Formats: sequence, C-alpha cells, structure tokens
Amino acid sequence: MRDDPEDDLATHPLTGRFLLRRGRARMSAEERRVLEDAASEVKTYPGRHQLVRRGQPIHHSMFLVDGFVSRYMDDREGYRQIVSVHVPGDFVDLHGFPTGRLDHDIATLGPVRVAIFEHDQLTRITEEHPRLGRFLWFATLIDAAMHREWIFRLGRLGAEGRLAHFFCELNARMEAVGLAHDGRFTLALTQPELAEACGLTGVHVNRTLRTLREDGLMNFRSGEVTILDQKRLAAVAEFEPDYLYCDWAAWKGL
Amino acid sequence: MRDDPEDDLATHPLTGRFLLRRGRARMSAEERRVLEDAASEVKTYPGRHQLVRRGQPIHHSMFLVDGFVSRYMDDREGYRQIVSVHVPGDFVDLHGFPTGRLDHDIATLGPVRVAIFEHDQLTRITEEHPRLGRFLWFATLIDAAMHREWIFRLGRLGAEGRLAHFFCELNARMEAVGLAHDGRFTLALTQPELAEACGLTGVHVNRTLRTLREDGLMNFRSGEVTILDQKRLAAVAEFEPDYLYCDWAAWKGL
DNA sequence: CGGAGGTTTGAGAGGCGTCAACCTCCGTGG
DNA sequence: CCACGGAGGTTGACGCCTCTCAAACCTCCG
Repeated sequence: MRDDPEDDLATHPLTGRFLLRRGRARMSAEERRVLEDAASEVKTYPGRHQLVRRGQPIHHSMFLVDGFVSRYMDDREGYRQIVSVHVPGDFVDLHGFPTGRLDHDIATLGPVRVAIFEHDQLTRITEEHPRLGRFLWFATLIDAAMHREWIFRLGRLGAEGRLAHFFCELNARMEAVGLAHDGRFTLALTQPELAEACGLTGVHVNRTLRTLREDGLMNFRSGEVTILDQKRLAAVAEFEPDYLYCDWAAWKGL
Repeated sequence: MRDDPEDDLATHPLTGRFLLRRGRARMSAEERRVLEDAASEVKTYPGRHQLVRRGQPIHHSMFLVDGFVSRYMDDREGYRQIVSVHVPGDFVDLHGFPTGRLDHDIATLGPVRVAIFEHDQLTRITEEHPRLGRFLWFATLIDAAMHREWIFRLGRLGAEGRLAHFFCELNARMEAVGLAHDGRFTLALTQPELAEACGLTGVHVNRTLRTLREDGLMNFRSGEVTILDQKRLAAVAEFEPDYLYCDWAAWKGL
C-alpha cells in the first residue's frame, strides 16, 4: 500500500517523488499523469547558482527533480538567513504561482535538475482538475508547516537543539522520498551554510557538531550525514515529525 | 481605486476585511458575495481561550472578524513559541482545509469574533469558483511569507531588531485593514507574550522596550502601540514590507 | 482588601559571537 | 612537479548579549 519510489520514478520520471509518502498514493492515476505532462521543460543548473531574485515577477514554477536548493534572505550587512532547504520531490517556488513574485532569493546548493511548470498550465489544472489543484495547495502548506517549525527551532532551542532539529527534519524528508536509509544520506551543505540555516555562526556550528559527534548522536562530514542515535537526537531536537504530514492515516482525501 | 474598509464592511459584515489592500479589489462582486455567503455561522470566544489543539482533525476553518488570535507551539519545558499573530481580516486556519489537521495550537488573545467556514463549502468554492479558490490559496501564502520573515527576524536580528520588526509588521497589517492610523493601534499583548513571539524572555523584552522608548522610536503601553519614528524603527528592524503583498501594482490577477 | 498577573529593575552567569591563527583539501597555473 | 591561492574546517582567547534568579511595585478585579 505504500508508495514505491522506484516504481513512481519509472512511470513519472519528473514528478515521481511529488508528495511521496505524504498523500501521493491518494492521487489518481489521471492526476499523476496530468501533473507529469504539465511540465514544459527540464533545466539543469550548476551549484551556487542564483535561480530567482527577491521581487522578481515569475511566470513559471520549478519542481526539483535532482539536487538541493535553498531559499534565503540577506540582511543589511550581507549576512544570510536560509529560510528553506529543498530536496528532490519538492516544488521549490510553487507559492509564486498565486503570488506572481517572490519575497526572497533562491539559489542552488549543488548542481540540480528542475522541471518547469508554466503558470498558465497550473491555472488550467486548478480549473479542470480542482482536486489536483488542492494537492498543489497542500504542497505549499507543508512548506508553511516547516517554516513554523523553523520559527520554533530558532526561537526556543539552543545551538545543539537547532542543529539536531535541522538534521532530524532533513533525514525524515529524505527518507520519505527514498534518498535516506538507516539515518544516512547526502546533504550538500557546508558548515557556514548550516550556520545560515540555524541562525548561528560558522565557528559555533563547528563546535556544536563536535559535541554532537562526541556524544555519539550524529556525524556530519563533507556533505555526508550519519545519524547514530536517532532517538536521542530527536530528544535533543524536541523533534516531532507530525508537521511533515508523512503517512498520515487520517488523511481526509482532499 | 483603493478599497474602503467602511464600504466593504457595510456590504460584507464578515469578510469585509479579507485581503483588504492585498488584492481584495480584484475580486469580483460575485466572488465577494460567494465568500461572504459561504460562512455557516459566527462564534464569539473570550480571551485566553484555546481554539484548536495540535493534531486535532478539523472540518471547518475560522475567519477572524474581530480581535486577536495567536498560533503557537510549546517546547518540552512548557515554554511557548508564538509562530503567528492574527488580526481582523485574517483566515486563522485556512491551511487546515487542505491538510485536515493542524500542527500547532491556536488560542485567542483577547475576546474574538470568528466566522466559521465548513470545509465542504470551501471544497465547493474550489470546484465552482476556481479563481476565488486561488485567492484563498493566496491568503495562505501570505501567512507563509510572514513565517519566512519571522525566521529571518529570529535568525539574524538582536532583541531590539526583533521587537522593532514585529511592531513594523503589525502596524503595516493593521493599517491595511483600516485599524491603524499614523502608527497608532491597539494590540492586546502582554510583554511575556511579546517575548514568546520574538524568542526572548519577558525580562529582556521589558528592557528592550525601554531602549526603544528612550531612543524615541516607539512606545508600547498596556496594549497601545505608538510608533514615533517609523523610518528609524524600520531601519532598526531591517523591515521591507514587500512580503506582505500590500497594494501590489504588478499583481497579475490570479 | 487581598491576590494574581504584569511591569520594572538589579546582580551574576553562561552561551554564543568575534577575532585570529593554522590546518587540510583541491583546482590552477607556472 | 611544485608553488600558489581560495574555500572550508578546527581550535583558542576574549567579550558581550541575553538568560536566570530575585525582589519590589503596580494595577486590576473579585
């Protein structure tokens, strides 16, 4: 009954990971097909490449097929706050469809592959396939739920908790789309970038990663994450994954 | 050409402030009517009253007609992080429509009046009035944009900047719905609650409010906000209001 | 009049930032 | 082949911002 990433990817090479383990199974075959066919093109970009600038009007949205993307905002002194990290299967800027522009910047982390969805096509989907439209809406709301959890992380947790929470979330999301196994996955982030996501400095991230390692909780080295003690790490993070809406039994079916 | 709060409220006593100054003018008369008529009932609640609990399945969403509402999450030691404050004209938990449950708690701040929208009715709107449905989607995305700005606030600003940013945002939002004039408005919050919103302690909020007052930037006393120097306050806050999508000229009309 | 909750101020502690040095790694070019 | 430079990782010393603990006061309301 669970979605199988391999199977979905074979039949839907672009959108095979869309909402995987998060209600994907409740989309009809036709809806899956309509979404897959709505992509107009596939683009590739190198790492550290800016995709969208704050304020820029946009007429298409990007679905992340492969790689990692970050959304961020710069402060006056040039310091950066990452507000979101995207993994394969995420719509990166679907929220730009109803809003028509973005209130933040978007850049790739490593090299990526994205599928382009023209907003005309998305409008057509909401008119001809309203249920699929509600799935798209739902996808943007998972983003909002993660935003809230990041607010909690920054407002109430110390450095150790913030990093632990960040890795717990990424592990759960990577696992949902079949890219993490047994607490191991690749995450193309540097320590300074981790700091930008967690409201810390690079130096302090380094120290805190060391204590997490010395406590036997997890390891992060050159983009490779290894969670050693998932239970204790989640305790440090005060991590409760319900906000990711994975495998929700009580789904009402939209 | 601008919306007039008084006029909208006369003809639409419940939803008169919905998306006011944020694209409301682009809704058709029929769409306004359909939305107003979709409310099933109006409820009143006292202050400090919990409206929804985390995880609870919901079958209706609440539109805030009068008063203030907060959304928050509790950590393990009982400390609280407020992730959102709502003012009249906001849908409080419209995101619970596509998701079917909430990942956080909701409570009133002062006494409130809310209009109830059954999810059946919202489903009908997305099917029969897809354009209105996209306006509803848009409303949830403004929430997400504010979440991102809160992440920035907590991750990159010190205590003074955080409070300044919070008040700048609330001032802009209250002004948009006609409830703030010349930087003056009512905000039924205590200092400990401000602390819960800004990731600080009540004690430190008190000290920081004093410096803001002594610097001639603003005043906050028993729920009354007076912004004395909007420009300098915005500078301290690094506040750029574009994320609120007020009066956006380039609106593409959904 | 008494109590609860909010506001205000003080003293001391600690977490995290800043600055600085040195390291490894890796791609580039002489 | 090796010198060089840049980006990231690591560690230490020091300082400040914010938290913690504590107490006094104030206001509202039962």
